[in-house]
Amino acid sequence: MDTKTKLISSAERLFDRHGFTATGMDKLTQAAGMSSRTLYKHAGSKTALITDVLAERHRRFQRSIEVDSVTALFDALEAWVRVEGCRGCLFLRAQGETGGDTPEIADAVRTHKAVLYEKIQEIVSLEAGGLHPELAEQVLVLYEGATATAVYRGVDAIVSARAAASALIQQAGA
Amino acid sequence: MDTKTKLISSAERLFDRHGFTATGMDKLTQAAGMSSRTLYKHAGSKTALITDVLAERHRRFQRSIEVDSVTALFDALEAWVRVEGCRGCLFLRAQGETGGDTPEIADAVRTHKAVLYEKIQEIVSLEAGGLHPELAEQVLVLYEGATATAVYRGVDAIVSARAAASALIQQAGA
DNA sequence: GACGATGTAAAGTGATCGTTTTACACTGCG
DNA sequence: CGCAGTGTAAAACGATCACTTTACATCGTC
Repeated sequence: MDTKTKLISSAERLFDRHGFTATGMDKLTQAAGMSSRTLYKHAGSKTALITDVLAERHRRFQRSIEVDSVTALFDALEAWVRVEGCRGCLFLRAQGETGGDTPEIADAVRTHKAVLYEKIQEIVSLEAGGLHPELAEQVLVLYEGATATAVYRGVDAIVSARAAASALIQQAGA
Repeated sequence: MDTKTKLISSAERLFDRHGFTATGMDKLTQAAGMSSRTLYKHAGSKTALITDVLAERHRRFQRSIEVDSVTALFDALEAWVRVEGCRGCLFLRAQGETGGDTPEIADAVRTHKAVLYEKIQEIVSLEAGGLHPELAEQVLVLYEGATATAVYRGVDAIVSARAAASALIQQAGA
């Protein structure tokens, strides 16, 4: 694994487990197994490192939601949580920690959420036939809710969300 | 307004807008309009101040959800967001920033979420007649989802969540 | 065999962190 | 009058923050 990949993946782990602000550069260098000089050569700054981490996570997330049904969407979320754990949406957490004051981070969050919402719109229109703006937003809310609730209720929250989404889709189809 | 009340309410504002870790004691003393000595006499420590803020917020939240229908629950959320803004659940944000490593904070979050869940169970059993564990969890997920989604989609997310919750309740009743 | 690129270890930058301390002023009560 | 209680301003605490610098080792390549 090359230097930058190792840096980003170990940084993602630390940010996710302990928060962005609370994670210092010394912990990051130590976890990445490199000197701080090398870290700064690759990352530039802490903000840039956070941005890189979010961009990489977004790519991985986008790959994980390449599905074509609402049920599969929540299956994918369940699989994600089983592998990566559930500490809430890392993008919203980054937004919350910075208060939206860091433009690069705010942009990363905006992009990520836009992609998520468009994907859900696509799936919903596929399943319910045509555009259903309110139904799509309901599924989005269930998706965000499953992610948030799983923090303290575990995978059960995702199971409930999937059932609710299915029921709403079915109801709209009838 | 007495000293401690002013301290807690100004601290809540800063924590909510800029995050817990990113908000330093100097900003807190300045916002509270008091010396750091007075602040420490009343708060004890930053962690204790965070705990106090969460406890006070929980009391205010609990008062705001004294309702007896699912629709009214989401109406209350909408009213809350219109007054206080939508930057996500402050308890989950505190949990995320500390990684669950601060027991006092983790306890405050646990308590808050337990109260929320029990309230929803009570409302759902009132509306759907008897215990509906999965339906209650679905409403909880919609509630958390509305809170989270409102961060980037505003009040619309809450409107959608309320409609979805109503539909699920009605469907269960039939 | 010189060279640029890429890495290390470790000290040092000034700023800011949470917290404590020193020294002093005002107030209400016995 | 005296004194405890409550407040202020401001300096100082060591630790840690993000970040830079100095000095040196190890490469593959022309």
